[in-house]
Amino acid sequence: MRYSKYFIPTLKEEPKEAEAISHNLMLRSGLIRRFTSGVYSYLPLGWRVLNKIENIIRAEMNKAGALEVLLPALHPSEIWEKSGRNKTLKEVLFSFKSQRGKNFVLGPTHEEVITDLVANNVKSYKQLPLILYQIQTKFRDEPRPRSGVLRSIEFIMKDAYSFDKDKKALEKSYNKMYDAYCSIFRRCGLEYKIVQADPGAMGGDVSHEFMVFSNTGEDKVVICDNCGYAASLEVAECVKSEDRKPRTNPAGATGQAEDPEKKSEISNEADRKQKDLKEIDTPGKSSVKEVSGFLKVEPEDLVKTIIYNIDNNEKVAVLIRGDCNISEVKLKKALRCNELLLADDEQIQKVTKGPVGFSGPVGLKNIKIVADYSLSDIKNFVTGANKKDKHFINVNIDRDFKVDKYCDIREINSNDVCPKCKSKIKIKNAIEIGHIFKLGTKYSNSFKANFLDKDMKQKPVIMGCYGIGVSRIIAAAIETNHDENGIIWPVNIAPFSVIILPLTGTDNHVKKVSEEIYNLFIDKKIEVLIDDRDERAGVKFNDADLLGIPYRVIVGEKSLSENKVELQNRKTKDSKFLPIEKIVEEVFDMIENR
RNA sequence: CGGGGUGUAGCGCAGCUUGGCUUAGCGCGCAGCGUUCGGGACGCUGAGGCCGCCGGUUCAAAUCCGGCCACCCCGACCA
Repeated sequence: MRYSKYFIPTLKEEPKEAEAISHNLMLRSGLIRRFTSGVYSYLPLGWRVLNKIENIIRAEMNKAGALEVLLPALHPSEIWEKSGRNKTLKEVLFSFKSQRGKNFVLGPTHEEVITDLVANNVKSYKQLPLILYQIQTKFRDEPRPRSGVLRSIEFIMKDAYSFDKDKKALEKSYNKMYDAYCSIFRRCGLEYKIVQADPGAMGGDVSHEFMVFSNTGEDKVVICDNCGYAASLEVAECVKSEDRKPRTNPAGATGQAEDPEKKSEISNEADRKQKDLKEIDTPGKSSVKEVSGFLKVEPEDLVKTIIYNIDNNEKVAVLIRGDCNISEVKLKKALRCNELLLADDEQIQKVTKGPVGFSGPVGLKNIKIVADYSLSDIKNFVTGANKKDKHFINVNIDRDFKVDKYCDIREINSNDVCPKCKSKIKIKNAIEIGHIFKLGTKYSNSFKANFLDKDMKQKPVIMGCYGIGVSRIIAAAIETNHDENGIIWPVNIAPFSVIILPLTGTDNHVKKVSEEIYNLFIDKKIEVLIDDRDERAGVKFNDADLLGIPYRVIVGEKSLSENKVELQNRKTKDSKFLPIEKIVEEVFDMIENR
């Protein structure tokens, strides 16, 4: 391809709309342009990268035995009502009424569509296993699109669905996809980590996320360098009270944890003494920060009481230490409920008979009280008194109120230890580039996707689903492969493998030789871009750095006088001077043997 | 949805406080001519603007007031 005939609108200056590095570089190197918030156009160069990635995905999917299809993006609302996800995904569903009054949604994912297809066309165990996939545009009305293509409301996704006759077979399909995903991301040149994850609204009970570490990533991942444990923040298990700083009593303790053994002795002793429950004034102080500041105690001396609304409008009071956060994912699992919503102000007042902001467990009636494990052994803590501007101090479980159930419901934090090996954990930001789920029968049940098994019995197909954010791979690749001058593409997903920079000036010979080399690359089927623009060397070098094409052939008068041209590696910046007739071969070898 | 910020040429910005010295400017980019040519050259000439939109105040609005819209960032949310 000739630069002069191509469309690569590079930007010299930083686009102010882009904060994230990948977003910035994608705009500057002319890969994408924003159309409206969360919606992007792919320009020729970006489109090439997208195609490279899609082809890798296709190759690996096909190799794993998956079959490519193309499903509609426009769905009648009924199928979403059928699965019930018109409710669970309400927030992100683009839904609208057509001119003729028919209700539609734009597909955010395709479990419904594919299950409907399979329900109508797969009737026998002989047709299983079956894995179908597509690469297609998805629409999700995200509350806040950000960071360019990392979170957009229209984006390209590869989604695959497996259908099996039983759990054992699902296991097989799942592993096939798991392995295919590993190959795909490896071939895309990404360093990824597989973590345990929450299936969320997708359903099912097992899921793994494929993550690429990057500060720009919106997801948090817990990792243990010692044993390799990795989980998304929201599902990571907490070790019972390992991290808790030993405390004496709420008032006055400033507890710097020095010697853990000594401390725990003190705390054990202190814990035996329960002080008298006392109601005190906390005028206008309701948040943990305000109350702990006012009473001069630490946040961990407080217990927050949070009222949730679960299935069938049942209310639950959830207790958590003041310095911790509830993981709603873990809570949902612990309560075994489908719906979990924070109670609104009115409901809180009804349940606690007190104002919002001063809720506490003492005196609560007709409500289940669930507490995090971290509360199982603390004494003399502070809670709301269910009265305006009042808190209790020296509250103690069993004496002052009863806990119906203890469970692990708090979000892990950086003071915690690894649930597997008890080493220090790390919490890192990451970009989710893939997510795979064992769905089970959630959708086959709603869509009656049954088959006749060998034993003459009708059975629901067992499903799995597997997603890759194709556009996200680009962003993740750039986030992890760039320098101050621009992108450094992994060879397999680079828009071109090699760029030729003829430093022409007035020299026609340079031009002629460059053209010869260009044609040699084309003959060898190596994707080549020649910068045939009438620009000075500096401009060409800088644009080449920005575009990040892995190999660069520089044709200049100086080296040409020795019958040589320069071959430079974008990543290592290593340069070597080679005879013209060797150059194509050399690049070919590097691409093939990388 | 809450908080913060921005909107002036393709991109980056100044001008706005104190309305008129602006025929709306600067840098980059873009077009033409000439010189230059291994890390973002230089000279000359030139094209390009509903100053986000609507309304108000005023003799006069990019500038003051009101409303709206769009975009970005933080939070909430998130498959």
